[in-house]
Amino acid sequence: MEKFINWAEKLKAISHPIRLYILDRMINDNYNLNDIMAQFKVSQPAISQHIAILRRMNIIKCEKNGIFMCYKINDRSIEELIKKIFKEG
Amino acid sequence: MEKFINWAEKLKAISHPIRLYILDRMINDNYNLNDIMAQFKVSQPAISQHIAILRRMNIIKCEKNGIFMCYKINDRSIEELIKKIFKEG
DNA sequence: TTGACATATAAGAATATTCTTATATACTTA
DNA sequence: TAAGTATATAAGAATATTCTTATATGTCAA
Repeated sequence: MEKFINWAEKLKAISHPIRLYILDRMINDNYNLNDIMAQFKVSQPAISQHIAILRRMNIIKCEKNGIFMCYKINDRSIEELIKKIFKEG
Repeated sequence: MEKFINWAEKLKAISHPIRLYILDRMINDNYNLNDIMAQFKVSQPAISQHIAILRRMNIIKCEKNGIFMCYKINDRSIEELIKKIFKEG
């Protein structure tokens, strides 16, 4: 039963257009805040809150690099899942 | 952008322990209402509402068979996804 | 045709999600 | 040190989700 609860939590954490987009960009080493704000017409805090959701679930890890944050996928199964569903343009 | 919106909707539709369990059971031709009610300690209408969510998204299709309903997965990519995350165990 | 069973729908309460604006924090450079 | 940039957090409003109980619908059998 645990496995259904855990997977539901993980899947819920990625089940938002902005978070899927963020993950796709991160996997392709192409994450860009301004791009996302423009694509989805939302504020900087909105994006930051989406990032926080992914971080809280350990789906991504974050590292400060001077002024910038460096985000990386930290969950192999989610990375595979995203790659699979968005493979090929 | 559409693809992120569409996938987010689909993933959200399955992102609940009960719905994941239902899908797993259906894939294994092992769906049983009373089992699910017992496992998750929820009412019959609660299960019916979860089924309705999956049906509305065309993730499953339903057919009446006398007194009983017959539910089947109707979305190849979701079927693969569920099989993959719950394979073995 | 009445009763019993399987399932669906409706209404409504409790809670969760997702934004916004305002503000805080951390680093860098003038 | 003060100002500027990048990002995070907080508070709160609007909306969505997920249950419950009550009730409706459809099928069968006595």
